[in-house]
Formats: sequence, structure tokens, C-alpha cells
Amino acid sequence: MSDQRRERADATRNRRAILAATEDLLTRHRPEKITMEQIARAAGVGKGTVFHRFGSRGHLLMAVMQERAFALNESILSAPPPLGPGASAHERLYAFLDAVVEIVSRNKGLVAALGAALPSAGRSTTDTHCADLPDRATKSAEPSHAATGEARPVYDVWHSHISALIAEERADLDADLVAHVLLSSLHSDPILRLLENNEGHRLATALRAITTALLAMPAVPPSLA
Amino acid sequence: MSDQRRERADATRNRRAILAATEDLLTRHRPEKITMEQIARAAGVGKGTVFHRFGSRGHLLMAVMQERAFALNESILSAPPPLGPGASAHERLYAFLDAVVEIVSRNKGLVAALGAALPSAGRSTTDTHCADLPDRATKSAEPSHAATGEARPVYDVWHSHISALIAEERADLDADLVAHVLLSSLHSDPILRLLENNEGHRLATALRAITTALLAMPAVPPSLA
DNA sequence: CATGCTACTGGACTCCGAGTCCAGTTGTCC
DNA sequence: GGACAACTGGACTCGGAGTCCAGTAGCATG
Repeated sequence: MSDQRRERADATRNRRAILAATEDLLTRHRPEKITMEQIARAAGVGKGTVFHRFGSRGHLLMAVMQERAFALNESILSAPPPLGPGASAHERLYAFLDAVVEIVSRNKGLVAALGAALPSAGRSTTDTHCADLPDRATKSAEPSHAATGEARPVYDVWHSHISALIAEERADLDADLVAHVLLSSLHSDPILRLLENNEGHRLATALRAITTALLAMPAVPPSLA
Repeated sequence: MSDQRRERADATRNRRAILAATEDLLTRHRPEKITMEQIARAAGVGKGTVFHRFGSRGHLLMAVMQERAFALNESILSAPPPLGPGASAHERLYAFLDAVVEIVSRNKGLVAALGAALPSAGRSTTDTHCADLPDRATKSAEPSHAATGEARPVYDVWHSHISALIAEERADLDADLVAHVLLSSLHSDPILRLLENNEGHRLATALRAITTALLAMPAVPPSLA
């Protein structure tokens, strides 16, 4: 039985093909110039299939990103101490920031494209999807992907991780906001350009410096609203 | 005389009308839904005119942003001390960051749209403009706007200002990069959403905290590449 | 193995907006 | 007031995202 039938074999094959084709194209072309039609052709399927599986360009890109970030997101929860649980909050922070910079460096294009592809996430104005694509949104089906179906799963995971670690060490800071600031650098155009130039270490260093400074910060700014 | 003829009166009138119409629309609609045609209609001119004056959607948006930031950019150079020259670097930093948060809060939409509208600035792949629009790029013409014609004039001014101030206080930091990180928060989607919710003060506070921490930072990380 | 149910497929099609073109207009300079 | 060029505007092209639906083929069941 099972109220949810298993995904059909050809569907799985095609989904994989699409994801693979997208990744492949991403390595060879500017992401904003890759069209859905190209992806479909490269994957050997029709455009309709791509949209059927992923709903929109943005969602497809997100799926790819999610795949890329999968390993890291696992590591956070269960991995040897520097990254995984067990080390001190700031050691984990360092390790995680380094890992994130690393992952973004190897996906600049994708990250840039993602930034441009998602209209604004939680808008009311004719936010067509998620409403008329109930089946696709609820898909999941494959254990290997753990598709959460969230709005920005990758960002959210990263953000809450950083935020939690910061809060753990410094309850006096607005951890939530600081985490956003740290992560925002990864979407910044000038910085993405820097990464293209293999200067990722500069970013990593700067983020470390900021983190160190914050955690070591002497006084507690009580709240000067 | 003057190798550059004065801008024609009707041209000026129309340019102003277009700018005004854009600002107006921006206050009432999601920026990504505003089309060039709408702007033209609202300004009472033809679409061709809009493109003739501004070259592209991105450039138009940038022109508007430039106008909005004009006052602040002037203040940096010549204004009473907290903002203008005369105060200590970190006082100026605080003042400037506050001002920037303020200005971005009152222009979230525009900033978001700008982020999405500029493909990537300095790309080689068929970067058509700036090449086939020499006359428009060199326009300037009106003293009141001081149109520099740069790629991202506003961002660049802000960045180099912050960068210089940081460098002045802490030669050991990668001021350039840190400045990018600070500014990047202003383009971040989650943070823009926050600003929409009138939580700008949280951002301002967080940026202050980061700045304070950095400037007060004890050790000098010598360079752990 | 046959048979039905239905999810999946694919490519032609619609829709829409950015940017182009150019014939006509109108400021400006002399 | 005449010539010249810059400006104007709207019809047009181009191209990509997303839709549609008739056809196909997995999967379950007897």
C-alpha cells in the first residue's frame, strides 16, 4: 500500500540526468546564460520534464545547491570534532566558516545564479508556486537527497548553525543578525569576483578575524537602541 | 565652443521625468515587477527614450540609486565632523555605517532590484553595453547629478570610504575585504527582509558591534595563509 | 501474460519583457 | 530662418520562462 507510491524508475533516472546535466553545464558556462532548454537538451529530456520535476529555474538551482552542500550539512551534525559536535563553539565556528568558504569557492557561479534566480522567497504577490505544484513540492521520495522542500534549506541550515554557535559563546550579541552578516558576504558580487580570482583565503581570513574579534570582544554593548 | 554640446532642454526634462517616475513607481510596487514600459508610460515618454537616456534597466536603476545617495556621498567629503572629515576614524565609521543603514532602509526595494539587475559588471562575454553606447555612457551633462558613469559608483564610493577608515586604524587588517563584508550585508536578502520589518536598528547595532570588536581587537593575526 | 490506471514525458505554444530601429520632430547654433 | 544633429516614440525583434496536453510506458494486480 503506502499512501505515497514509489517514484517511477524513469522519473528517477531523468531527475538524476537533469541534476547531472545542470552541474555539468555549470562548470562550463556562466550560470545566468544557461537556459532551461539547454539543460533539458543536455539531459536528453524535454523541457516539460524539467519543469515537471523542479517547478522552476530557481528550484532546480536550489536542488543542485542542496546536493552540493549535502556533505557539509551532514558533517555539522555528525563528524569528528572540529566541524562536528564536540569541540568548543569557536573552534567549530572557525572550522565551519572555512568549510563554507571552501564550498562557496567551488560553486561561485551557482551561488551567484541562485541569488538572482529566487525572486524574494516569501512574497504574497502571485507567488504561484508551492500553491499549484503541491505534488512536486511534497516529492522527497528518494532517500539519498533528503529534499526538505524548504524555501532556502541550505542557507537556513548554515545560518542557524552559525547563529547557535555565536549565541552559545556570547549571549549578549544579536547572534541571529551577526550570522546573517557573516553569511551575506558569500553572496556579495565583489567578493564572488574575488573568489573567482582564487583569493578565497583572504575571505576566510577576514571572516576569522571578525569572528575572533567578536568572541573576544571586551565590553557588552548593553543595547543602545 | 565646448567640444560637448549642452544637453537639449527637452532631453533634460524627459530625463528628470523618467527618474521621477521611476522613484515614484518604486515606492508603490515591487521593483522586480516594474517594467521599462511602465516607467516610460508613467513618465509620459516612449520606451525608446528611456533606453536612449539610460541604456538599460540596470543603468536606470543605478542612476536612481546614485541620486538617492548623492547627499550622503557629499557629506563624506565635506560635512560637520562625525560624518565628514575631522573626527577620528572610528567615529566616522560609526556615523557612516549608521547613515548607510538608514539610506538602505529607505530604499530596500531599489537596492534589491539593483542587485538583481546588474548581470555581473565586469564580464567579458558579450558585455554589449559601454561598448556600443559610448555617447550615453559619457553623458554627465547636468551639473546637478555629477554622473560619474562608473560601473557601480555608489558601492565603490562607500567601499573605499569604509576601507580607508579601517585601514587608518588597523593596518594589520585586510581592510578592503572587511569593508566588502560589512557592505555585503546590505544586499543580503534575509537582511533586506528584516529592514522591511523596521528592524534597521538591529542591523546598525550589529555592524557597530562588529566594527568595535575589530578595531579593539587585541592581537594582530600575522598572516596564517 | 494481459490489462488498466496514472504518473511521467516532450516539444510545440503562449506570454511577456528587454532592448532595437528608424522615420519623424524639434531644439540650437550661426 | 535654415541646417544640422540630437532627441523622440512606438512598432518590432528576440529570446527565455513557464504551460499544455496528447502520447507513452512504468507498475500493480488478476
